[in-house]
Amino acid sequence: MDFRLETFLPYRLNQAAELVSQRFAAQYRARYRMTRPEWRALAALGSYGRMTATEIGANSSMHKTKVSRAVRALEEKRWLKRSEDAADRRIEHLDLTPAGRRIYGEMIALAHEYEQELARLLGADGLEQLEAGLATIEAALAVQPARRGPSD
Amino acid sequence: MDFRLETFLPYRLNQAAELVSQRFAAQYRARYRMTRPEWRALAALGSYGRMTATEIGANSSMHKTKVSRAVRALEEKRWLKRSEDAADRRIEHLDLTPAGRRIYGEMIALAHEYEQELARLLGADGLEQLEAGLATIEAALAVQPARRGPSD
DNA sequence: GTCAGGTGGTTACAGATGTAACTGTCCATT
DNA sequence: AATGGACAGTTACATCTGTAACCACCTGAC
Repeated sequence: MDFRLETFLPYRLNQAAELVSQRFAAQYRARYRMTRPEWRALAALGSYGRMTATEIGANSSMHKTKVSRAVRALEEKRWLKRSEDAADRRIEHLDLTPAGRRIYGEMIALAHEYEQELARLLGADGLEQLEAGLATIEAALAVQPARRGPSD
Repeated sequence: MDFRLETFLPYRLNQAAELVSQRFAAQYRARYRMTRPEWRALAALGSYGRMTATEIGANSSMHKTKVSRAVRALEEKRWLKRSEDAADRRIEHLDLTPAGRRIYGEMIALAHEYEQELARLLGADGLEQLEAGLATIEAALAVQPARRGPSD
């Protein structure tokens, strides 16, 4: 019976992620009334330019319904606009409006500041080691292609 | 404009936490129809014995409504029972039933296996470095005591 | 051409969550 | 004894989320 939740890696990772995210989220929630899915979609569009909803989902690991709702919210804020694809009418291309790009610029400035604060906290080595750990996890546990066996 | 969500620490931490948690959560969801708050409450009670709902919340960083609901769910599963405090009738003491302890035992076996799997994945050094990073984050960002100034 | 199956995206629904308000209880002050 | 916080725990409500079903459209096999 030597188990302690406080030392269980999944729990600790969640705690750390919560702590780190919440503090940043507090900024965009308060300043721009943005949710996390909206921030992620904005960030994706801001850094890559025109994308489709599916691409945003792939880039920021969001479920397609989350993307759909985030896109609508950003559209209502007039921070992005949709345009139809000439060749395939299922597809919508999404672009930030000038207002959206302005917010994006402000947000990445905040993001950089925050990253620097975290870097100071962790130290250069600490940050590097933490990121190495995260990379290992990502590589090892990332969504594996579906197993196909004789039975399906 | 050199910002990429994929390299933003809060995002990466969330991703890693999701990956690591989901895989473990899949087990208790499938085997025992347990939610994460229920698993956390079970784990707290299993490792510390009799606790109150407030103590569970403090130990496992859960909002009191989450604890309240998890406790009810575990009670309905007959894995815990409540008993009133003789001296203070606001308080409920919570104990696992024998059935609850059995499930707890099975769960910590799974937890240990999973920890070992993660340890193999990360290597002894990697694990240590990752945990050091998490500890720094916890220490630096943990809920600070409320600031008290002249104005409040 | 047509039709089956797949894809991009939305939505109805059910479950999970946090905020705020609530109940019941305790305790310190009077 | 009475009363005004403070605290343990629950609940109503609004919001967010994922699942599954759905629509519109595309494509390849025939």
